[in-house]
Amino acid sequence: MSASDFSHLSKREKQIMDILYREGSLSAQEIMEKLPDPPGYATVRKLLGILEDKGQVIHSKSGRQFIYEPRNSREQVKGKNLKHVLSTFFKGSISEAVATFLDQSDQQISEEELEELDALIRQARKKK
Amino acid sequence: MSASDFSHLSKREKQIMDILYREGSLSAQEIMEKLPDPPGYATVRKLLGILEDKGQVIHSKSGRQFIYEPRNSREQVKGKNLKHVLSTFFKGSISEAVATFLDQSDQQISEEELEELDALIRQARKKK
DNA sequence: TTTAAAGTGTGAATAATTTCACACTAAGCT
DNA sequence: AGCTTAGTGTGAAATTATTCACACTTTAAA
Repeated sequence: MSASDFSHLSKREKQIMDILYREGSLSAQEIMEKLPDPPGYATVRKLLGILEDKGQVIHSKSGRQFIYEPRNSREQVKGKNLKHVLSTFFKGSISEAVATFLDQSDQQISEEELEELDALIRQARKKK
Repeated sequence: MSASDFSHLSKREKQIMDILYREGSLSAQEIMEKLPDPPGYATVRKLLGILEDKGQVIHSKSGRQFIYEPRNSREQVKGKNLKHVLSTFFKGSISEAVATFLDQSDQQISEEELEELDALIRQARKKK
């Protein structure tokens, strides 16, 4: 069971890890505020202690408070998480996911994003 | 709390929903076999009953056994799940996700997929 | 129409998670 | 140094999730 496999984390633990991956590094106070149905402060800290024991998060000190962040960086785990969603909801196909994204974007996608996608495709073709 | 918000499901419940979304419809027996650290058959059925009570799954009869499937189709929930991963690990950017996919694909991406992506981009540009 | 086989449904025990009160500690102020 | 404030760490209670034994039901075959 690798450290970047989250399927064994509890509901709350998973919620906290998602917040940390989204935001980077946060204090217990900030994490608490972002949690759905926020529990008390002591609860959040207990959970962070558990996650630290499990090797999922680390902390550093900033003044008198602890700042938490994921032990495995977003860079290290993003691929695995993307693959999980692709295989669960898109038969593993990235183009189906892009189609859904374009379809459901409320506002238009930016020209920069399109440019970037275009460049990625050209590059992938060159590699073949 | 909408029916397609999974953040309130327990670990096992989430594992089962992922299997159902990946596979479509399955018997309790088949679900059990695909579960990590498979519990007993009675346990899987209990969980399916709970998920049914929560409105997450429905069943139909096939001979003497029940076939389960998600109440909200994959089509209905795939967008939300994609967005969740994009926002958690890719700053919401689809092109960053595509870049990661291309980067981490062990084998080369197929020409069909590239073709498809290309077509999607052209179409999105036309719409602008 | 009896019996066997293959299911389903549920109560209750166990295990895990979640919660927080409260004791403790370190930093900053006077 | 003493006091106050803002944090941290942990034990134990409460809640929730997980497990399965077992009673029940339906189907199909003899």
